[in-house]
Amino acid sequence: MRKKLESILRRAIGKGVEISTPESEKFGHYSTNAALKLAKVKKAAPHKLGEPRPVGRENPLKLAGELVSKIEKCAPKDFFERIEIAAPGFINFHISKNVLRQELFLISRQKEKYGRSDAGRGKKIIIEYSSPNVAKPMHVGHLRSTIIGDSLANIYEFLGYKVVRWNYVGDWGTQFGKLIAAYKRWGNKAEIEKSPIKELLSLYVRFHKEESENPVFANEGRGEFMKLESGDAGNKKLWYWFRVESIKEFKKIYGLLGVKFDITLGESFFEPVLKSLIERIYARKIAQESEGALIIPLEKYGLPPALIQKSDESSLYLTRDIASLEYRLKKYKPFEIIYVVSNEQTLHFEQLFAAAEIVRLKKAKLAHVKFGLVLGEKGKKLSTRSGDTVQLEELLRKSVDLARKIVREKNPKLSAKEKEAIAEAVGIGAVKYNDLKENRLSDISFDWNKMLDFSGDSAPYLQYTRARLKSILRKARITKKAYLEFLGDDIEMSIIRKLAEFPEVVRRSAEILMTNNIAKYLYELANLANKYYESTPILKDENAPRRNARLVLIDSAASIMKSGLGLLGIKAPEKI
RNA sequence: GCCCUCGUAGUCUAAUGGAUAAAACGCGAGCCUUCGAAGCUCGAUUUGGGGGUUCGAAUCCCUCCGAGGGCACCA
Repeated sequence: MRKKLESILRRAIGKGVEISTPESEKFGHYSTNAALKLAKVKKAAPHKLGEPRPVGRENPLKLAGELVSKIEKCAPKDFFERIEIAAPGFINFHISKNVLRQELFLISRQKEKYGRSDAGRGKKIIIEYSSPNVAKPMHVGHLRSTIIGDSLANIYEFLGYKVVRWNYVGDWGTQFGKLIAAYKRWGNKAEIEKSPIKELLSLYVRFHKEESENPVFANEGRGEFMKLESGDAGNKKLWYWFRVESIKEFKKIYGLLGVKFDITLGESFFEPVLKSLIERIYARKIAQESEGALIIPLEKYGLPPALIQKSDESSLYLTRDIASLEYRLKKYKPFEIIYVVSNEQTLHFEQLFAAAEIVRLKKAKLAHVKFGLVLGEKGKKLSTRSGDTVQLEELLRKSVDLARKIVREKNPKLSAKEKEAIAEAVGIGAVKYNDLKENRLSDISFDWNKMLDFSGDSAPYLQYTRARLKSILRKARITKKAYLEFLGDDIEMSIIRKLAEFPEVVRRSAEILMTNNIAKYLYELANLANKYYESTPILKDENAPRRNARLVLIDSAASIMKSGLGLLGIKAPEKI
């Protein structure tokens, strides 16, 4: 429907006409500011020297009138119910009820396939997300990367791209030197086997505390990492053990979250090629020595130099990222690589992308999809080192527990198995939605009450709305002939318009690499659906064809809600 | 000191330069004898200060104030 409007406007006015969907339908189903924009262009039109400068600008209202008559000529009869012009020069389109009904018919046929496209056919995108660090518990910060990345991957797949979901585990670096040093000083094997991440974390936290008071520790940590990197068998064995135990625990959390990866490859995977990478870069005179270390100068990008080798000859995060980039380009030939990493690392990615250009590795579009921090209640950064983070496992458990309690209260007749599945879908969904509904760039403060609020603008609200629609649909049968001509109430037309916007919302979401517009869309759709539910009898509608048409409408709404929630990685149970 | 984000209602967040700045939580008043009250209806409370660009600014530019993050051997 929107596509149709786009093509009409293209024929009538030309390319690049902006179409918006006004908040209030008072301003039409669709609206354009083309007349305002064109009036401005005319004003700015060049004039010959010596001739008088054009006075004023084209009157936008007058121009809008001219555009409307052109548009009417290009549009099929009965496409528009009416076109209005509003000050200062907006053109507002009211689509005819029949066109809306036709769109609903299409949606009712396509169901969850509605909005899929092949826009990305033949294009491969690597999305790197989650990326937890070995020996550290996943906390609420990793949650953002994990679910934003997972959702973006879903969205790109929906649009026909081939997506490679990549978990780039932090399993190499100086921190492992510190951990090994700490283990050698105070470690206890049995304790670690009992609860690995908890023990490893407490070793790490203790080491950091001592290090801040005594510089001997820092050297010790660096020394152990150097040994690890040069292949010391004892250290390697410890490292491997820490890694295996950690990944086991991560998998538990991914299971809970319902998040999957195609590739789980950490930094350590690239360790064997680092030496030769550094030599190659050095030989090409791209890198230079500075204070005993090797750097790539980035002055022309206005950035501080990129350090690729420490003075003790061990490698760095950035070095491994360059190696990883080279590997990905060669092996996958992607169209784009998206790094879903918090905005603390903005400088790192600016350096990486600049270095990639210098090293001639910029053969794909590279994007850092950054997001704000999850701050503690006092608005301060949460730190693993000081041990004050909210751990992900705890958060998910609490949320599922609460959902379980509520479903037992509200729906005692369901089987134990059903209740458990619902508790998980609702509890996990609530946590995911809380992040995904927000603009990812904002810092958010962590708040238990907000996280565990299952009313209002929340996943449980959406799931509940759909479950109510489904419970009506379970009690009825939809006939083959739809009778959509019986739909005509304002709210019915509003719902259809909303449903018809879904493809555009998804397209836009991929374009801006954001998820909050999908969340907002689903909330608005659910809002309309609830109003409809409260105001309009469906099963009890005495007019049989109209009853059927209404069933088709809510069936379509339920499909789009499931589809949209799916893009956010949230389950939509039939009953909740 | 330099760089990057950001400042919207009591709280927490929305808003491709667009129309009356929008929700949620919390607060107040209603609605279960129409299909599930995790719901619906109604109400009060908002763009840090000052300039500028624009037909139009929360959004762009300048400046001041405030917050968070980053800045060579962490990741």
